[in-house]
Amino acid sequence: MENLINYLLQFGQLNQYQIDLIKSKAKLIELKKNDYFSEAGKIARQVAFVDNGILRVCYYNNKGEEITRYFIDENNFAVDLNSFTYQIPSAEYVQAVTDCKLLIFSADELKDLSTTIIAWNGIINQITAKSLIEKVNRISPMLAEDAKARYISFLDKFPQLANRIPLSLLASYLGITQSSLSRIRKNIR
Amino acid sequence: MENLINYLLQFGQLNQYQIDLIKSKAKLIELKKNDYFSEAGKIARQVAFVDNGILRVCYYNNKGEEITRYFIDENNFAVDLNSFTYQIPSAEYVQAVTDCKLLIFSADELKDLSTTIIAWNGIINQITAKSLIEKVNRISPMLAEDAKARYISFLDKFPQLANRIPLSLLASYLGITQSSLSRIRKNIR
DNA sequence: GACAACATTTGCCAAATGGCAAAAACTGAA
DNA sequence: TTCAGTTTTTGCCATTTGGCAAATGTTGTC
Repeated sequence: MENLINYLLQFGQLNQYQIDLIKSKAKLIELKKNDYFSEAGKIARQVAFVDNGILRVCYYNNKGEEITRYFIDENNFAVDLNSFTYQIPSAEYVQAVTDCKLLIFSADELKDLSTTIIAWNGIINQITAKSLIEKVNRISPMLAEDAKARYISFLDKFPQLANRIPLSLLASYLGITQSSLSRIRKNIR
Repeated sequence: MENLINYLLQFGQLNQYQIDLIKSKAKLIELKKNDYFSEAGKIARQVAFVDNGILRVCYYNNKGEEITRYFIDENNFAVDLNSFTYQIPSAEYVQAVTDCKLLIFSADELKDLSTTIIAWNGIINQITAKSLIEKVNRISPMLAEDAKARYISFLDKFPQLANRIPLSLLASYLGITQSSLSRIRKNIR
């Protein structure tokens, strides 16, 4: 739980009562590698804080290829925001890349927190904004780079992730085939 | 002003007093094509609602190439969120692609609105979330597509934009050279 | 250790894209 | 209309990447 509370405290102040309230709502679940946290076609009913492990968000494009949108590692929130916000069926999967420990909250519990804790909406605002900034800053420059540069940028930004993620998933995140990534790797050594 | 109010009303209820308050804070400015709304190196002090025209967000990568991150057209908010949120120097430019009419708000004015209008933070939350969803959904699939498919997707999603944007900017948005985009165009006809 | 299941690397060739420079088309002002 | 400045198209060739299939390497289980 400490990771979660420390994470939240980055974005606003919380007193002990509020911290205890948050802790009382969080529920710890464990996922095995390849388990799904949420699935396409279903409505996302929960938000997860990644206490340990790596998740990925992925979907199938119109050619039937599986595309990894992004990875979510320790000390970040994971949610299919589109499905969760509008309570519509999800278009993507959230899957465990490694075994994971997650702290989960339902929509109702979050609603309780937002009405009880005055700073809550502001905190969530900041987390959403930070996520928006990070994702756009990370994904958008990739378009202008060739595959090799994308891979190097990834290594640079997430040195600890590359070893924990299978090549195939990393390739689909980078937008190239597994073979190409393998060649790029060789080329760099 | 009506565009702005209608836009906000999508995300939450506002009474007449609140609407008048919002109107009283908004300031209309006009930009000529190629003018900057905000510039790299400076701190973004304002948020703009695009009443008319097209803006783009762009930056220079480490090779000195100018990259268009995305376009912002009528009835959307434009802001360098990273700079505005944290009051740090911006890493990107927000520039008028066509002549524009913008309604602008300062950070102080927004703060006033958030303390006076109870639903404000919730509305902003939803707008930020929507923006996050849209940008990630739009940019991330582009990586897995080849340039031709990216161009077709763009035409499909923004049929009205393609004609109003110079080829060079569209190419840098799509992550390809101007020559390649020109060839793709010919190829499609 | 042996085996099956899975992950990664490689070879081959075709297709896509970039880099550069010149030509052609378009635009706006005098 | 003309001309200069800008934007778009084209040609040529090198490089990157994809598609496919086979080979090699790795991991966990019995």
